[in-house]
Amino acid sequence: MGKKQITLKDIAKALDISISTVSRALKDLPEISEETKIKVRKFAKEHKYKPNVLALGLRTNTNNTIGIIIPEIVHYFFSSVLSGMQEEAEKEDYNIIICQSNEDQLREVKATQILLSAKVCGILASLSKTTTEFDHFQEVIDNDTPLVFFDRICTGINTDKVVVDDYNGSYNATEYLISTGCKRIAFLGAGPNLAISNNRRMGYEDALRKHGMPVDKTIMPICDTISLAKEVVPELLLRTNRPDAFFAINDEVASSCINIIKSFGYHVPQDISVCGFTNGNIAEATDPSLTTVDQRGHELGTIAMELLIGRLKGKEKKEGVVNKIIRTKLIVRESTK
Amino acid sequence: MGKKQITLKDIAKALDISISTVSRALKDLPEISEETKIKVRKFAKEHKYKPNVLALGLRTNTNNTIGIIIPEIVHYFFSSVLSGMQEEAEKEDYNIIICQSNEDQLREVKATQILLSAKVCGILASLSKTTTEFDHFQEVIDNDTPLVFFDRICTGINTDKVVVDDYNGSYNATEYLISTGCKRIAFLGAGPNLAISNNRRMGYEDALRKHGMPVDKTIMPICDTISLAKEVVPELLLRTNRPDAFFAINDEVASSCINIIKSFGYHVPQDISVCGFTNGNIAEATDPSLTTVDQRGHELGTIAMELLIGRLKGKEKKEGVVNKIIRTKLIVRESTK
DNA sequence: GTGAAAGCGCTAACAT
DNA sequence: ATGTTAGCGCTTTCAC
Repeated sequence: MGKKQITLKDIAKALDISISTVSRALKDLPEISEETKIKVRKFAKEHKYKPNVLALGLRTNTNNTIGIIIPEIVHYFFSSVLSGMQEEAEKEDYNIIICQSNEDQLREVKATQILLSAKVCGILASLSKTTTEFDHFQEVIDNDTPLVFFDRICTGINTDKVVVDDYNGSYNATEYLISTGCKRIAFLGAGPNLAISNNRRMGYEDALRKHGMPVDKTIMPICDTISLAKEVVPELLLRTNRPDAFFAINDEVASSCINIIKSFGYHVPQDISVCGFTNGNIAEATDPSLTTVDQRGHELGTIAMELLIGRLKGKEKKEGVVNKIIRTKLIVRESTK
Repeated sequence: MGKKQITLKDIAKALDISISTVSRALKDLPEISEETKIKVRKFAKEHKYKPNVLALGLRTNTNNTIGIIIPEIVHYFFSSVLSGMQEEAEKEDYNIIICQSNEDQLREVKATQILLSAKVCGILASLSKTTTEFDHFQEVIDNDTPLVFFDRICTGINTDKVVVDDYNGSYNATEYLISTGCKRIAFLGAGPNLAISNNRRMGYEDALRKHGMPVDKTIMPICDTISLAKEVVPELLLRTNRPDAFFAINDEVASSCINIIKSFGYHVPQDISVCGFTNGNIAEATDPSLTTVDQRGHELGTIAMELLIGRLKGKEKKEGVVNKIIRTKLIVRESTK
């Protein structure tokens, strides 16, 4: 009860042998006699000896901990990513320590400082929406700490990246909408700050072009939150030339969109189709259920972690920067024709 | 570029003074001359000196890290809790390291081992659904590591706990349904393993009794997943004496419930009311939007973390075990009359 | 087969 | 005002 953790020294004293012998015995080194090993192991087990990771870390100047910088934990996509990372890290016997930027550049900067001084062996990061300056990440690199960006990457920094294939996800979804007969597809996107938003827009535009359809900027408003949807979608529906499909940048906006469309007396999908992006828990709750692009967050998390740990293990062989792309998958439900 | 982190020794050598002087200068101790302080600070800043937390930890035998054991990160409620914990920890300059039990007792046990050997200064834990044996938590206590249970607590272990007020949340919601004229309220609950499930059932039953309504076990099936809802709800709707309200143990089931009811041609809430539990992102996506009990996960996380950090700081004064209860809040939307 | 000693980076008690 | 030393727990080189 209430005992302090036992150390090698304690074991050595109790058994009247030297600390180094205890250390070696516990590591099962061949030079130690079986007899000694047995008595050391027995004592250690009985007293629940646990190596002090702080001391170990001090010697090797590293702990087996990986830092994660994530914009917002409470987000289906990001929590899936986190979950994937956690599982993979655990499998490889790494711990994770998590910092949340809350979409704020200042907190993101602080997070890199925290992780660096926590001497993590590597960092996984996804940019906050407000980040426009990247010195803090360059500092991570300069500090010899391996860095992998995931999802919201920073192209200016020369390091590994894992992203969702937003372009193709968006392209395929748009093409699917076209194939079901939609002629005028609105794109509810996000601001130009994040690359993912632009990639999705480009996928959408290219799909339209490929099928000889006009790209009409007037039906491509910035609309990435439910409250924006409540302003923007009604306005679009009231136009004489209203859209016959909405492709939304996330499931929340898509679900809001469905409800607004219905409140105008239109039917989904007969009159107007709706497609989302994420495939979160919302997608099955809407009525009709939501056709959406699965972002595969869990897999992205796993792969980003794998990549980082790979770097840590084969630290010497410095192959060039790796860019991984996670294929998305269109999940067709009932909100599209 | 690629420089190893600089240490006190390096600074001392460069400035030709002793390590301890450097240490003291950086801590702004009064005994050091202003001149020395200035040159030390300048050098430290230029070379981005960061104290080595491993070394600090080794001396004090603690790092400022708190361990969290959580059943599943990808869960609106738990990710809210996590988010609250993270924020509070950051505010108090603690790091968090997270382990996921994935509802598996073995991984939960492993998590306690990991956290203990990581020498965390305290642990926040929520039980996995399958946990039936609690020695690993007793070991945490015996190890002198402060432990706070949150949400899914373990009554057998004598330590602090923070829970959601499931009983009253459920009682109030039921009473609200009654007040709107519902006469026959079905309760879609979970199995008896977790205390939270029983508390909610009791709140429901007591509200019925208080208002002189019968407690009918035939309309209280176990139904805590969408797939169960798809079996159970239709069956209830086909009875001659069908319920005129459903109170579901989580928002997912409630949303599924709404959709099934509508598919039977009934109107929500005119014919049948539906109430959920959580107030997650789903609640605004359903049509009609969902009346539900807000579990206040973020606040629960904040408070649990506060409690733990309080213990860490005032480590000496051993007041008795603290039990905190987070008040829930009924969020009335459109799925109830 | 085992022990002694140095050192990882830092702090604090004890010099001077 | 500054330096020296010991020690946190562990590994590892060097001795015996």
